[in-house]
Amino acid sequence: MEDRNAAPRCEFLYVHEDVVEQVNQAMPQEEHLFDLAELFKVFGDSTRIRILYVLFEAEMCVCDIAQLLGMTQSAISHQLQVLKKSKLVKYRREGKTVFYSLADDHVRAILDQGMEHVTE
Amino acid sequence: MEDRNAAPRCEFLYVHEDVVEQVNQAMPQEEHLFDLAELFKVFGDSTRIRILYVLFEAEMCVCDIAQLLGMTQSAISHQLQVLKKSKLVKYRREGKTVFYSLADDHVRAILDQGMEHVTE
DNA sequence: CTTTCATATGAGCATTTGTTCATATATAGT
DNA sequence: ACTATATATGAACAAATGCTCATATGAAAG
Repeated sequence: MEDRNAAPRCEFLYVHEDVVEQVNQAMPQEEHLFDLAELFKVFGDSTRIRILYVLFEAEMCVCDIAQLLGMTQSAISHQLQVLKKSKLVKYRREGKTVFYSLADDHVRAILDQGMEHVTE
Repeated sequence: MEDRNAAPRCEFLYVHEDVVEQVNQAMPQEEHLFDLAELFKVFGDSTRIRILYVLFEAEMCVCDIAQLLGMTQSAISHQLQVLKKSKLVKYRREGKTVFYSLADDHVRAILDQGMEHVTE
């Protein structure tokens, strides 16, 4: 048995050299692929999705979001921190209250694109 | 202390009745929100993202994908089942080999939209 | 029918994740 | 300074996730 890479080795590659080349060329930077996965990971939770849909309608404080979604203030706050870290929402303080809103239109575009796939 | 819902209660709602109404109207069905989160969950892993980017270039068998990505056949196969379950890829058997390819163009549209956000 | 090769799959395990609970911080009012 | 209210945050715990390893399935060739 000869030495081998981490990858298994089938009898032969079905893809030709030029396809391998093509894939390697088209492949985005490893870092971008990682970031992209991280981004989608944030969208991959229904609590966060629901928060974003609420914020589509209006800027809102933590407590109001919690009431609208029937969840605890703590749970919502934790998730808002996740959304904040990913730059999907921004906030504005007014006295004791903190108002959250969508960071930009990309958020909506991404969700719409996904929703199209889901509802078709 | 009076009885209360699952949700906490702040002194008063900042949002007005009509905003609550507006949010409830605009809110997609609970089921769709759940499905949407499930969909993004699938995109939320860099191995699956990389598989999809490889399949953008050409239909490919499990073993070739594994070699291209430097991962085991088992790991790739498991993830392909996840992608298959979500209808993001389809497959075609040819003898012992199984070729996978993208199920439709939505996949690309969703990834592109996300990539735009990441690379800007 | 047995062997071989490509793929699929179940169990096990370490890691990550989302929520709860308790508590800390920040701001305003008294 | 003390209290009350809105929000943030750390620890803990259960549930979900992604990989590995061993093994099963499926198809072609001998």
